[in-house]
Amino acid sequence: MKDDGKKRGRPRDEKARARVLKAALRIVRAEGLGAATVERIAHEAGVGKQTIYRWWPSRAHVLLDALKSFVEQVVHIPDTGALATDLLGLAQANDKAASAQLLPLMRALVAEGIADRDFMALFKRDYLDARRQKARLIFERAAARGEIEAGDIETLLDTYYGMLWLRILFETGPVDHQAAASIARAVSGAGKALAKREAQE
Amino acid sequence: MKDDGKKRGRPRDEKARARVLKAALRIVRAEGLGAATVERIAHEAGVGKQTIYRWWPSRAHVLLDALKSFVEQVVHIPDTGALATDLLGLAQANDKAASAQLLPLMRALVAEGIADRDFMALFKRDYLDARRQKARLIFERAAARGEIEAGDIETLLDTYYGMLWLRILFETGPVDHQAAASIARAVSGAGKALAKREAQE
DNA sequence: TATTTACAATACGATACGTATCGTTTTATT
DNA sequence: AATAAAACGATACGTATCGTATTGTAAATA
Repeated sequence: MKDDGKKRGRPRDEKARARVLKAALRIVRAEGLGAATVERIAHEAGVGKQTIYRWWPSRAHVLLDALKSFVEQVVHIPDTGALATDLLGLAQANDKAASAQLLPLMRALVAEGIADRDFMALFKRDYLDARRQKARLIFERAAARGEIEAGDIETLLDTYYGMLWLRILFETGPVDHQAAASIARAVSGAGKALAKREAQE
Repeated sequence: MKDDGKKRGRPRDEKARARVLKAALRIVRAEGLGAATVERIAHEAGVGKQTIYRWWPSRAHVLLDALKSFVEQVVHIPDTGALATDLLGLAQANDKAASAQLLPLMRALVAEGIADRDFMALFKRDYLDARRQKARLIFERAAARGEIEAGDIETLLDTYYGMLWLRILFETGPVDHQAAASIARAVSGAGKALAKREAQE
């Protein structure tokens, strides 16, 4: 995987890469998807347009890269010993993303995915599924403790992310601590109900 | 509301309006958002481009109009006397929308809304909230029967539409009878849990 | 008949994507 | 030291699409 700098020509300028991601993030956060044209990003990053297209296949890929590099530093999976409080911690991490004004970026990626099916597949694999996989740990631990049925995990994940994305995309409610608590309550409540129902059958 | 044809000049051609909506629907369903350019819609409808912009402010409004005119004819709110079966009926209505290949159109409207905040507000008001208002009746009847707490209704609606839109946008699962049953189970399960939790406090 | 409005067709300006090219700079190889 | 390879910033270019403006014709009222 490492290549020891053995390649022939001039090496990639990592500073330029960082400036591009930073500029993309800043513009989308401040002015929304519409303002984040490739030329604008290139200009504000002090970079030629071709340098962007040399390393990313499309504008959408730049934005996805920007989101990933930001979120991976910020959001962590809690382990408090109980499902309800774990969920609260997870939802508060999303609250943090909202405070950092990442919501416009996440909406932008969905829009790109709708316009381009291949990109949607990448977005799902590289972002949605990656996040979901981490959140799944919370439910697996809860199942191991007997708080929920292991068979209900995917449904509970759907419930959790469903409520979250409804807020992100349609602004049907805030994405803040209070929403986090509300989502956590609903999901851990649903978990208990599903476990009970299956026990009765 | 009726105007008796009292206006001066040539009257609007209602046939042309219908052809535009039909063409928009057909193209988005068959080839997705990208193919549904205004010029393509105009051409396939046998209509001048300006005739579209005379009656709709933007392409997005044409698509919204097309979706509304279709869905209002097709989706109805069931009343079976029990929450679980009502939800199943509602979700099967969405299944029907999916079979009619309306999912690409719904995705397209979300993408338009992300790119244009004013349009998102219109989409929410004219479509999302209108649908939600109708679905709310199901939960209000269930609350009146004592199946759930009235205070949980909004959370349950969030759960329902959250799971549904997750499937529509991200194709995380099919939008079919089986998904309908799964969503109905999860939501009516969550309803029981929320009612129980509140009774304990 | 004159006026008003809608119609289809189509030219137009603006914007943004993604590609191609130019001369320059940085690195490894010879 | 000289050469080849690859990335760099800058920028011109071709294509696509949006939404507007214009033109000549058709359908209605006054």
